[in-house]
Amino acid sequence: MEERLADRLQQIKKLLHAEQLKLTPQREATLRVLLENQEAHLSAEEVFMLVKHKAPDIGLATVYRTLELLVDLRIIEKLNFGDGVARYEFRERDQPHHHHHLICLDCGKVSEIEDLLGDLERSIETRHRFRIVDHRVSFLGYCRECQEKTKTEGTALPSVAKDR
Amino acid sequence: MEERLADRLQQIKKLLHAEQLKLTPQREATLRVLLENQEAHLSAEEVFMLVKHKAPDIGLATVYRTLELLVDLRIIEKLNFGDGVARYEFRERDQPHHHHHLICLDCGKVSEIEDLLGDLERSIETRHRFRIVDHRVSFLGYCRECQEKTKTEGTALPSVAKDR
DNA sequence: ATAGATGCAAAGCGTTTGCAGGCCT
DNA sequence: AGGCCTGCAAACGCTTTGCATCTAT
Repeated sequence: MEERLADRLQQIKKLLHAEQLKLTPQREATLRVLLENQEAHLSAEEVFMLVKHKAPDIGLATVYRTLELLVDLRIIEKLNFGDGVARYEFRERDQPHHHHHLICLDCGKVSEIEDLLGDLERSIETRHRFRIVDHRVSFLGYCRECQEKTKTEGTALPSVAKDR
Repeated sequence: MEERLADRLQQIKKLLHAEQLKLTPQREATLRVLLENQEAHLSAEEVFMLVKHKAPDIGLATVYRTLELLVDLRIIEKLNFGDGVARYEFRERDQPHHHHHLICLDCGKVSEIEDLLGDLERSIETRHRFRIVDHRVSFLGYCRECQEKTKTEGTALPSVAKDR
């Protein structure tokens, strides 16, 4: 896993250079944090705090600018789980469609499942003459652990989760 | 259509009264705007501007409070298209799952298609032991009109749309 | 010298909240 | 009186931007 990280950084360095952009220490630190927390769906603020450990002098604005840059370069993806903060994750290589998210309304955990919409998209494209280039899919519900927790607590039907 | 609107308002009045809440002129004006623009996916600011015509003295905070109230009562639904503003639309009666949205990356138009995820959800529920209570699905792409516009302009492949 | 990149602080934007009244039994 | 409701303005939280400075060609 160690060399894969270094490899990926080299690839990205080339991508940046192709656009006359630099892989500065701040950008590298930000990328390392993102690479080391692939499944974490970090917010900008969370990335910032983690990067501070590696590069204490970095500013929040730089993190925001770096994240925006990486989104534009399609290296990472900006996610929106409706909780008022943008979250970021690495894009799969050359994969236009990301996976789907299962969002637990109780504990807030977000897990991922593979993309299941291929056939559906094709039928939508023909029926609505709408050319689909991407989709955003989230399923809201209760994860296994929270279902069991609720059972043992003997609580009745879980109330509707608040928006924030 | 006229009487259906009045009917719906009476229903909602009862719902409010059941919670010791009142259907004030401001709330009624807000509801009328929402009822008269069912497919429009209005933002709070847009609702506010439309309500101002009917009730010029209303404050933005009241609109926000009314919208929040209606969301809590499950009369309307808060939508998030990732453009940085919350949008609102009426809930279908007793229908837990809303429809899906086709979002055009060129002109920004949002159209609706019926819910197509029933089977998919059941298979996810068993395979991941995740109890699904709702989902959010948006397809991003190019609508029929924008596809044709692009063709006649002779422009090459449309560039990736900016996030905002 | 030139162009990109940075940190800081200030501004921006949508949304929420505190508060002093207002309305309606 | 009491509760709900309102408008206004201020506050809020996340994000963006202006600017002077720095770095590496």
